[in-house]
Amino acid sequence: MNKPVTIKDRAKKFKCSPSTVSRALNNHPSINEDTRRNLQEYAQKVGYQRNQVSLSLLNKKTATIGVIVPTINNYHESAIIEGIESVLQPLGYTLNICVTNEQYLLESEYVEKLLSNRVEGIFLSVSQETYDCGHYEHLEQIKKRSIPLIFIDREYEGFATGSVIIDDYHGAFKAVEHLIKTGRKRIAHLKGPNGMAVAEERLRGYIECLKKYDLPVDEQLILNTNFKVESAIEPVTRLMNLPELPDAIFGVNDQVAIGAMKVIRDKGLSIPGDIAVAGFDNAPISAYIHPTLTSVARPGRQIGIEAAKIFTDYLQSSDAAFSSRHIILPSELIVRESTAG
Amino acid sequence: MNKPVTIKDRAKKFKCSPSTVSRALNNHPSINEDTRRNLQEYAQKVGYQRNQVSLSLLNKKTATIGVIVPTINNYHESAIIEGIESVLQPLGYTLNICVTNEQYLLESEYVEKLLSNRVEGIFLSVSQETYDCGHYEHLEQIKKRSIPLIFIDREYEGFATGSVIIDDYHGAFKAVEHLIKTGRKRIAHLKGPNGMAVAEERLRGYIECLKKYDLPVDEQLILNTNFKVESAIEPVTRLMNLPELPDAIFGVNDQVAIGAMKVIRDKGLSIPGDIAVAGFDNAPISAYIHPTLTSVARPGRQIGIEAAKIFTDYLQSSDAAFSSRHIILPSELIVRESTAG
DNA sequence: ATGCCACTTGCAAACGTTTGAAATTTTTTG
DNA sequence: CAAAAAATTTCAAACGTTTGCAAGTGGCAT
Repeated sequence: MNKPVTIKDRAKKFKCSPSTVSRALNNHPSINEDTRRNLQEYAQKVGYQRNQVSLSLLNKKTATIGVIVPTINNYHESAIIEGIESVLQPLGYTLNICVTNEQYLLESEYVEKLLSNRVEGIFLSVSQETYDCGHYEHLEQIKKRSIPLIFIDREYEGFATGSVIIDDYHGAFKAVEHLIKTGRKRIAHLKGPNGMAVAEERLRGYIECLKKYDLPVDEQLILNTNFKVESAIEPVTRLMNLPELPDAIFGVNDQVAIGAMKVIRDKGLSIPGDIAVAGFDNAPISAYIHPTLTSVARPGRQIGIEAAKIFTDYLQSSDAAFSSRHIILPSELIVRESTAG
Repeated sequence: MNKPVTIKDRAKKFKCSPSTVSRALNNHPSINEDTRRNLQEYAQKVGYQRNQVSLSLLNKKTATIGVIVPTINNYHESAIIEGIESVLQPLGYTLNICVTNEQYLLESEYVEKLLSNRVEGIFLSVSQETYDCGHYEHLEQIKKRSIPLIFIDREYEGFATGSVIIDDYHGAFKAVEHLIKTGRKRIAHLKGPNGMAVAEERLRGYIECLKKYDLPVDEQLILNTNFKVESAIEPVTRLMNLPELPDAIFGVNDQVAIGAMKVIRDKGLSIPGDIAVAGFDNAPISAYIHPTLTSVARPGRQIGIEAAKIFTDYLQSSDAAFSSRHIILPSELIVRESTAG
């Protein structure tokens, strides 16, 4: 690796002090016009790049923020990241994206590493395993260091800090209500992993809605998935073998809803004729598959933007009250063919 | 922001020198057992985290590598990132992910910033605009500094450096050949943006395959898209209004293929009965939509892994010959319902 | 008591940059 | 020409950590 040009190298070369070089490059007013021009031209020529590492050390500012997410391979997560980036990139921040794969260990290692790297803020979407095992010491670390921590999408309720989530409960409620109002009476739910707030909230929306309309909550119709399309196949197949079929399926996201659609079709049943299907996320593809999929829209990009705003507001005001900024973005039901009356 | 505990703080508190503290924490053998235990316990208690920034400065090693990609919001890109991460994370590296949105300006700014941050390697998927405008000075900068640069997915041919791409040409060729062999004679192509290597290679595969089988290359049947599902709608609608319809459509990726399927269905035609459709990428969803989509599999995760390996090999051998490591991964045709004979 | 050794700790420099204050040079003024 | 003022440059410290070398302590054999 070529050693990069440093200020000292050039000081030696030009027989002047490092301070002069530094000031010349920063257009400090008390530097002779000629000196400045010479040094700047030379810097240009050798392709000098300020060493940010040393600057970070000196200023105790790294202009880096950490983003910890469980996955990035689906539309929603990447939309969030894009949203964050769209606000913070113009401000000169660099994003340090860490993917936990839903693992507690990785999550906690990443927190450690980010703190060690002195990031100026952390955006975190809590991993499933962390919910499961209930360890939050790594979050305490962040708090202890007073690094702004902002939950995105998935929060840990016992922790007072900024958060941006969407209204999963009402989103699910609206979807199920729509199914009921279009005449469905036996609605199954493909739920997400146990203990994960997002999944539990949607389940709650589903159950409460059934109750409101005096429909029975049948445990047989509530099945586990892990958000992935393939995880819907086995449970829905089981569903299709029940003596009494459901007349609608509400999936915890579009992926499992699409998986469900495949099983239903393979069984020779029609959508929405025999069984209506609704999903959650409103992934772009949902508007184009056949039949087009009814889904609850989740404004991923907006989540990222709001989260980033909480962060920038905090920077402005240094206001510790930021920890009470809990933004709940509304979710919107997009009705399409898969649930047509 | 709470100032983090430093070594000096503790040196003062324990009336000993920073060196002792440092050594105690690193389990240096020549440190008294009691001293070590005391200091370690205290470190634990106050939640000390080594300041990586200062260490980076001292060692001239940041354990950070930059990844510059045009987008992250689709399956393929995120699979690549996951692949890179899976190799480099266990080695202690942090990924600095930058999304250019296909913009030259952002790409070049990000390169600048990464170099300034003294990353130890850069993985780059060239943005479309960069191809268009043909400016590669930012890449020269990387070379000048001898930072290992590895092209992923999209390369700039005029630049001798490591690269991992897939065999787009043969992938497209195989897809079109499959269409021809199942009896299609009038095959349309939804191509990607002009000038982008990935898109051009697939187009070339399409054209060469037609020629090989003595089919005419009809300019009317070659239409532009930008990889996004919605960008297929207008061109395919146009296609559907031709006096003589195509009997197959080969999309530059699954997204546009899915868009095409929608238009075809809306027109009242059947897939594959009237028109066969094939895509590229083998996104997970392709196996679940209706009809399931024939597609050329692109091993995104593998690309990331191979690219990361080029990097680690380079570290081991410090071998400048790494710049001649051009890996071309094979692409595999996955035949599904959408092209059934 | 002296010298030797082992064990433990401290000193100082280094990484690259910025910045207030001090020092030097140049210019202006009386 | 000398003194004051202005312009330019240098010095030194700072950010947090590590590490080779020097220095200190105490024990033990001579």
